[in-house]
Amino acid sequence: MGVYDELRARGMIAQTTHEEEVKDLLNNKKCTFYIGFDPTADSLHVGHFVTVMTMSHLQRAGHTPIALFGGGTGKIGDPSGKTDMRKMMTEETIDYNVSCFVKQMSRFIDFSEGKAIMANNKDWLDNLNYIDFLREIGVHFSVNKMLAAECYKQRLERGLSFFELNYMIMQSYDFLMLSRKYGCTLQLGGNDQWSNIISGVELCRRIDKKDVYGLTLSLLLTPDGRKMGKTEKGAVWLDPDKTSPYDFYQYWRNVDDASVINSMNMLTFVPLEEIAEYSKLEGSDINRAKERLAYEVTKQVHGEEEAKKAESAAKSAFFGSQDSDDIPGTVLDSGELTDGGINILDLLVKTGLAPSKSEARRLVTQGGISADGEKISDIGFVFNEDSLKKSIMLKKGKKVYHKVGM
RNA sequence: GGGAGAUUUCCCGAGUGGCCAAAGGGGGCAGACUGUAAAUCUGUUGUCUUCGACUUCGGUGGUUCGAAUCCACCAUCUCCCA
Repeated sequence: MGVYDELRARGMIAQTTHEEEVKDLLNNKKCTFYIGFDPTADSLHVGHFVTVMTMSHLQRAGHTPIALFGGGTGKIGDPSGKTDMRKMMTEETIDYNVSCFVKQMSRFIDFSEGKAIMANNKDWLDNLNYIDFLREIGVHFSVNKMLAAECYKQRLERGLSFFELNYMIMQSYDFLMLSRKYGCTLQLGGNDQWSNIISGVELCRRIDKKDVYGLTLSLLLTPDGRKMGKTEKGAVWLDPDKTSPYDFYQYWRNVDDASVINSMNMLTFVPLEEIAEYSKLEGSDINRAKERLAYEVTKQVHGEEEAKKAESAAKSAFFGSQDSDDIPGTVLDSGELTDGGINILDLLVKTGLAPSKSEARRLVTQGGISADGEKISDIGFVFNEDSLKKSIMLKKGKKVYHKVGM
């Protein structure tokens, strides 16, 4: 099966500019393609992961990926699908974020021996001459057309600045530059990038008369249409310091039934035939698919060892001895005790299970806290030093475990 | 440049001098039911030394015994005219 067909079978392809040509290119030829990443934070998150997986699929099929980091475009911020303008970031922040992306990307894509390329669009965007740029590139853009783009709809109601309107032109120019520098013939991106991508394809075709193509990837959505990978606490990050492998594993272990197969298709290399088997599962058996999904995605992101640890930690927390070392925990020192012990409310705050003492009080009062399997309903409960030394397994609600020791 | 209006707790949105830590909804958290799922029902949702106190309604001052509510100035946004 060609790689295009595989991506299509996994439901990853949303739209293509030239279906037949792209199919032929990816299935039967070798090409250089690019995906852009704007450095909006100091780590990639789950939302980026579908595109990263696609790069990996294509690289395995012999194509050459270019990871383009938006050191230049990040200074503007993509208004597509947004309701408000992004906060402007300083140049230092952007450069720092780019360096974080670069580090993470190397885990997923093989950049050795020219098998993949990294680029930063600040290299050509930072020193543009305004007049020259307008004369060479600007003439090819129709404001009427841009304003009609679906991705600006919300912004036209609330206000779109000229500043941000230029984002699309910058991204189109990126494609032109990459096609000239590296012979890049295909741009990939999330489906929210469709407008920006077709505009880049058009620009290359107009100016250089080159046949280039665009392809967008399905966004990973929850059954009710929200982006996956967002929690109350924010995004699910790929950086282990921002989202621990255990929490990362738990996120996937807890996805809706309706999202399991889709996620497995888009985020893992589990073969299609196996996924087809999992899709036949019903009722509580679906948990087996979730375990596999969680394990595989964690393995992709954090490596096999971390995935195994997360898996066994989860199993022991939920079904067994509760003595795993890999459950998130806090180690206290004696200075944090008062009179040789610590109150349950203080402990909850200290471990981060509760953001404030009021919240901790509420949790205990409502019966949401237990320690070593015993429910604690007394807000005056004190853990003494001896029990802390043996380590205590706190449980908040049904599935948040936290180990405390000294 | 001129005129009209807006800014409320995580979000939407009520509140127009004391009964306001502030209605209602969404979201979150917890309890019940379950499969570490969904749906449903219940409770809860500013902080703290919790039968009480303290901080919050864009910002800064002012009027008042008392302000989210009135006044002045500033900031930001929306709309109408230029």
